[in-house]
Amino acid sequence: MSAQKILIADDEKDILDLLEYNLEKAGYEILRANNGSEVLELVKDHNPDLFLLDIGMPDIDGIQLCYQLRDMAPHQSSVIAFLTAKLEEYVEVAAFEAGADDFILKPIKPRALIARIATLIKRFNENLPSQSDLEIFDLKISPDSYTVTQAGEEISLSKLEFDLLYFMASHPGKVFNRSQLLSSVWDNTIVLQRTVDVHIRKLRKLLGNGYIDTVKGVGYKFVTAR
Amino acid sequence: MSAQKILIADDEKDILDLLEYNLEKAGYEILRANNGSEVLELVKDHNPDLFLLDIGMPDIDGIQLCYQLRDMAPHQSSVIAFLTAKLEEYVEVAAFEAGADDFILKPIKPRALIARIATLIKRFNENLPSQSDLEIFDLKISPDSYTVTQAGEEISLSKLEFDLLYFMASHPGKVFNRSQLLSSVWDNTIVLQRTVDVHIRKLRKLLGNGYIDTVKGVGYKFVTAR
DNA sequence: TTTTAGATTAACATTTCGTTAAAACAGAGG
DNA sequence: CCTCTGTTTTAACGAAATGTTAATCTAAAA
Repeated sequence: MSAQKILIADDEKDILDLLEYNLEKAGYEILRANNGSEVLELVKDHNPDLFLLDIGMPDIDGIQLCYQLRDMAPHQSSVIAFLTAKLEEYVEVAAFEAGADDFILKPIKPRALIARIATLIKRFNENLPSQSDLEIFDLKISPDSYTVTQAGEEISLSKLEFDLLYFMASHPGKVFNRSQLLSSVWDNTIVLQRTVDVHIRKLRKLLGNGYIDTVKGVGYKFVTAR
Repeated sequence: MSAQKILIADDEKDILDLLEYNLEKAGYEILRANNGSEVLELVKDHNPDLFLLDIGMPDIDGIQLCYQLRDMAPHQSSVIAFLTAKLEEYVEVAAFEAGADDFILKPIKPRALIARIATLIKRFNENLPSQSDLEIFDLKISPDSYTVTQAGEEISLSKLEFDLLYFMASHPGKVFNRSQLLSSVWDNTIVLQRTVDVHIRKLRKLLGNGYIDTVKGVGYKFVTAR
């Protein structure tokens, strides 16, 4: 396994130098970008594990950039963290809404930064979502095209139904409680837990029984055999 | 199934009020603690999904508390975030080393806090540190899928039966009295101690004798040999 | 033998789930 | 801007599963 790649972007050379020096010392491979366009350039050829983005860059706004990065590989998640000097609430909220994973304040304190990055990357490594098709029993679940076929027949699912199915079928046998399903599949987590039931029922109605089991008092699981 | 539980701990009432008000509005269930000891008290009966801890509390130091929480088996998988007014680098590093997942600066900005908490919980759920299966004698106890197999044959247990078995089988040879079992396995501790007997009996009926021994006048234990 | 604690059973209470329908919401097209 | 359409969420209720209690029976210890 090669070193983790971190893409750092800032319009101030001093900051880039400081980051590069410290992160390289900590064993990471560094990609430097002086502005948003360079980030997009670099991303094409390299595949950074983590982005450290200044929020205010001359050409592309950091938040914008975050949206673009998130759009490039919708199912593939890398870690995006923002660096910012001025902590303004609306920026922080916007950053998280744009899909940021963390928000780090300047001035940069090397040791703290490295500790923080280590936990971020660790989490990222433990969580490698595959965007590949999923074939299980007679189902073929294709996240790219958002289609599901059952024994060759295409079934039409809504986005939510699809996401729920894909998530559960990605972990066959594993029981999820409703909270877990809500926070993993739903955008907005503050809906009634019973909502999950209804969508499970829809899936069962669409696919037929025998794919999703109820574990009473716990939650639901995708079966391991049928 | 209840909403996500967040345990908030701070020695300032104002902060607690602010947190509670905003987090409840966002759909979380809140547990309040005014100091470290109360945190440890609350943890016994409830199982918070996330901890928001003030780093400087009168009795137990936040970092210490974090270590203690990480040592408690059931909570090794919950999210721990610190709240702190003064950002001092050495504290931040220590916090991450103690197993913290995030480090949030006061003053608290409600919207930002909620966005941040949502991503933390989401990440936690996606990381799903799968609990390890327990293999003992001819039993295989799999908490992930809530299944038990005996010599390859799947046995179907209710949630409570499963939890009780898993708990006891995790500590073979250790005798538990009924109170201990109630507070470890049951959510709601206010049931008769005799209730335990009934469920022990159910387990014996399902698994056969020879797994759980009675220690008269004390309680029950999972055997070390059979 | 008496006493005490545990085992067993069945009735009862509670919790949880499935199902349905209606309300709320969001997006597309006019 | 409004209407139409499909989707998601809420709400209500019955059915089923599960947990608790309490009363009785059994076995072991004193």
